[in-house]
Amino acid sequence: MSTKNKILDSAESLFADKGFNGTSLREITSQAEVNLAAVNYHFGSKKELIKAVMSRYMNELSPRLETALTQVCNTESPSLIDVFSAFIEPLLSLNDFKTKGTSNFLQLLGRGYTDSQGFLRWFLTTQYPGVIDNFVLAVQKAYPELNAEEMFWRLHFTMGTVVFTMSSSDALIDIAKSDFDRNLQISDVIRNVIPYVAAGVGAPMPSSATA
Amino acid sequence: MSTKNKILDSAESLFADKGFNGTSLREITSQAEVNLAAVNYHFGSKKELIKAVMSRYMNELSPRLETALTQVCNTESPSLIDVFSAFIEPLLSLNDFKTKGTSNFLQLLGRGYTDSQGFLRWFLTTQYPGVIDNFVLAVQKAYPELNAEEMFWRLHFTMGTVVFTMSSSDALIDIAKSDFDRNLQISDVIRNVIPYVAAGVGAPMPSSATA
DNA sequence: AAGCAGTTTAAACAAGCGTTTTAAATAACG
DNA sequence: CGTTATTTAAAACGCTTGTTTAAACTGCTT
Repeated sequence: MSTKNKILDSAESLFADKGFNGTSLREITSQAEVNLAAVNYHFGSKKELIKAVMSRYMNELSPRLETALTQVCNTESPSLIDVFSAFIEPLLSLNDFKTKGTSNFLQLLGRGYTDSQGFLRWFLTTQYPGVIDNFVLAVQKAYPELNAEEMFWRLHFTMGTVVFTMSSSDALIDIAKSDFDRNLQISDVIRNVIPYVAAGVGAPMPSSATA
Repeated sequence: MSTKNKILDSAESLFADKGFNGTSLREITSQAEVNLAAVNYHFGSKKELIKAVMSRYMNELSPRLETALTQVCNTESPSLIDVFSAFIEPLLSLNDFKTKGTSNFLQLLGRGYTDSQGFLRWFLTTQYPGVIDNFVLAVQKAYPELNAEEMFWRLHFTMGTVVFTMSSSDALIDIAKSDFDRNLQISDVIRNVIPYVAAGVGAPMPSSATA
C-alpha cells in the first residue's frame, strides 16, 4: 500500500468520524503510520487532501448515479419512491469499492455540508453538475405539478434529512440496538429514510387543487 | 448592558454564524468589547458559556412549547400538521425576546447537533426532557398506528430536516431572493418546512395495511 | 477616609495547529 | 557503479487556541 493511499484511507475514516476541522494532520499521519510532512508533500495542503478524499468517492459514484437516474426518467410514470430508490444500488456499491465505503461516504457528505459552510455546495455543483441535473429531472417527471420554488425548498429539505441522518447514522444504529434490540446497517438506514423523503417531497402543494 | 450579557449576545450571534468550534473566545470578547479573561471569570470555561447561551433560549422556549403541545394533545383528533404547527408561535415568540432570536436559536440548535457530537442530545434529554416527552405524545395521538421503532426513525429524520434547514436558512433565504425574487424571512422557512415534515412523519407504514 | 469584595485589565502560559525546512535514506536509470 | 530524483524523517517555524496569573481599578460599607 502506497503512502498516498494510506493517508487517504486514514483521512477518510477520521474525517467521517470527527469532521474535517476536528481532525488534525498529526492524527491522520499517526494512524496511517507515515510521516507528518507526507501530507503536504503528496497533497500540498489539508484542503487538497479533503478534496482528494471526496473525489475518490464521487468519481466512483457519479456515473452510476447518473445512469440510474436516467433509467428512472426513461420509465413510463415513475413514482418518487422510484426516484429515491435509484440511489440505493449506487450508494451500496461503494461497499464493494471499499470497506465501510457507503457509510463513510455519506458521513463525509454530511461533514462537507456542515463543517465549512458552502464547501460541499461548491464541490458538487462545480465538479459534478450532472448528478444534480439528472436528479431534478427525475423528480420533475415523478411530480410534474411541483413548481420550481416548491421543488427548491423540498430538495433542500431532503438534502438536510439525508445529510443529517447519515452524519449521525452511527449514533442512530447504536440507539436502535439498545432500544429495540435491532442490529441494523447503513443499508437499513437508507431504506428507512426513503419513504420519509418521498412523502415529504410528494406532499400536496399548499395552495392548489389536489394532484 | 452588563459585561456578562455583552458576552452572551456576541457569543450567540458568532456561534450561530460560525459554529461553536469555529468561534474563538478572542472573537467573542473582541466583538463584545470586553476583556478576554472576562469569559473565564464570568462563565468558567467556553463549554459553560455555550450551555449558558443555549439555556437562555431554552428557558424561554420550553414552557411555551410544552403548553402548546399539551393543548394539541387535548384536542379531539389532531393532525400531524397541527402538531408541527404548535412549534410556530413559541419559536416566533423568541423574536420578541431578542432581536433575530428565532433564527439565532434555530441555527444554534443545528450547531449543537453537528459541531460536537452528542452534546445537544445530552443537553435536551437531561435538561429539558418535558419538551421531547410532550412532542412524542402529540405525534402518537395524531398518528397512533406509528409503532415505537418507526416513530424513532421519523422523529430523527425530522430533527435532521429542521436542524439542517435552519442552520443554513440564511443561505436558503438568499437563494430564494436571487432565484425567485422572493423576500422571505425565517418565519416563511418555518411555514414551508411544516408540510414537508408532516408528510414525512405521516408516510404510510412500510409493511402494514393502510391506516 | 480606609478597607474590602467584585471586576476589569494586560500579559503570559502551555498546548495544538498547518506548514516548511533541513538532512538522510531509498529508488531509478544511464 | 555512480548520479540523479524521489521519498522519508525529525525538528522547528509562526500562529492560534483556551486558560491562568497577578496587578490595577471600581464602588460600596464601616
